[in-house]
Amino acid sequence: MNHWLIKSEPDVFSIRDLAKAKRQTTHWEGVRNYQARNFLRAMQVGDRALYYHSNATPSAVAGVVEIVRTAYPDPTAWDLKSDYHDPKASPENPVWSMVDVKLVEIFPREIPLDELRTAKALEGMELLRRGSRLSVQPVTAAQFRAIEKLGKKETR
DNA sequence: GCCAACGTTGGC
DNA sequence: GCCAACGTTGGC
Repeated sequence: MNHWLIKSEPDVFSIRDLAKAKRQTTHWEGVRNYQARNFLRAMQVGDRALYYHSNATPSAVAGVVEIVRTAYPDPTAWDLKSDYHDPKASPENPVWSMVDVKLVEIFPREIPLDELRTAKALEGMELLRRGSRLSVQPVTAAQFRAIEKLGKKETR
C-alpha cells in the first residue's frame, strides 16, 4: 500500500464537503499537471492519502481519505463549461485522469503547515520543499504515520 | 493583494 | 531545442 497527499482549497472543496457528499466519496477531478496525473495513475485501491487544505487560514492537513477507484478519464477536461476544460482533451484522447476517494477520517485537530515544518520526522517531505506546488504527491509510510499521530494528539 | 517559484507555450 | 513571456499555485 502506498501513501499520498492530495491538496484541495477548502473554499472549493473542503474535507467537510467530502463528509457531506454521497457515500462520503468524490471524483478527484481537475488535476492538470502531468507529474500529479502520473501519481494519480499509480494509485491503487486501498491506498491512503492525507487531505491537505491549501490556500487556507492556516493551510493544514485535515484528515485521511482512501482510494476506492483507480485512475480513469476525467470528463471535465473536454467539458467546455468546466473550469478545468483543456482543449487538448477529448473522449478519444482524455489526456487527464481522476480517481475516486472516500473519507476515512477528519482529524480531531488540523495540523497547520508551520507545525509540519517543525516536525523532525517530516524533514525532506515534498510538501515542505521550497516552491513545491505538486497537488498530488507521494509520502512515505513513516511521514504518513507521523502526521496521523499529530492529528490525533490533543491540543497543546 | 503581493510575489516567488514553477510549468507551459510558442517564436525562432 | 532554447528560452522569454506568460499563467498558475499557494504561502504569507
